[in-house]
Amino acid sequence: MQRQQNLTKNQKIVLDVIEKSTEPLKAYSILSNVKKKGINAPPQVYRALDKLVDMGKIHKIESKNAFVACQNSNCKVSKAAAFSICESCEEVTEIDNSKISKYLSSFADKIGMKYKKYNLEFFGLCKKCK
Amino acid sequence: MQRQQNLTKNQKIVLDVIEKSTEPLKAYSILSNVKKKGINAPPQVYRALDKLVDMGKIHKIESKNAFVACQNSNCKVSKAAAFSICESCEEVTEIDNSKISKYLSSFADKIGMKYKKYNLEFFGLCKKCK
DNA sequence: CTCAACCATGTTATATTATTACATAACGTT
DNA sequence: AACGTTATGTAATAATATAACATGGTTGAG
Ligand SMILES: [Zn+2]
Ligand SMILES: [Zn+2]
Ligand SMILES: [Zn+2]
Ligand SMILES: [Zn+2]
Repeated sequence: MQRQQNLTKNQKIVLDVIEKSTEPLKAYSILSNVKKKGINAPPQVYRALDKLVDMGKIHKIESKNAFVACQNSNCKVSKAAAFSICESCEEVTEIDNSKISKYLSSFADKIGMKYKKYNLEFFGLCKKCK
Repeated sequence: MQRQQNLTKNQKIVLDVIEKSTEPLKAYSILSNVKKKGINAPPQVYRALDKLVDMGKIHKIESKNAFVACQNSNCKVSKAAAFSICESCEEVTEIDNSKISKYLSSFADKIGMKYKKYNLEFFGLCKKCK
């Protein structure tokens, strides 16, 4: 079990909240959102988040300590993700990473690293805000 | 003042500790390192860190909440940085980013973003560990 | 079946990271 | 000197994350 689907109860609850959100959610915000569903304490949330990240269902935006649902399907394989983050409206968008991923993995080869995954965060202004 | 060089006293102290370290330093570890120099409380450290990051003298490794001195000079201009992080020995190396930087900024253009900076973290095994 | 191993869950407490808020001092300009 | 601005000092607290331990369910070997 737990290799692909078959989420546990708490994982389902947490994933559901994240998927329904239009913005990255922080752990304690998730917690307060799921208190009514019987999740009472931080470890329950963090455990679910860890597993969901492992599975590639969600990503952590490191610069914000926040989590978003995966917006494409590549990540389930590559565990690598790229985001654009608008510094004005705070919008976070996952970049379809097939091209960038190829480039970056060849780059990793070049510098002699045995590459497993990467995290890329772009900051600037989105189409609307620029 | 404070546009390029001319660091303040606390900024100098903090930068010095970071430059002398062989590994990324966390804020509270910096704090305990500089207590003897008269820096007593978190805000003093965090304020210095913020400014040093702004100036491009140091970078924050977001996935570790830790700080390293800039290892190349491009960053003072571009405010963008890329790192390889070994998951075995924890070594963090700044990647000379001129090539990668060109590629990524053209990519940002393509997706319609007015790009200011980026943060890229590679995870895997370094030359020694692979 | 039964018990042992494993995994998910629940709960309390605590550790770690970061900021708010306010007070004081130093500095440059007029 | 009087003022605005920036740097500093300090105490308190907020926000993020983990440790440690207890309980409960499922499964599969014997
Ligand atoms: Zn994804
Ligand atoms: Zn925007
Ligand atoms: Zn740099
Ligand atoms: Zn290594």
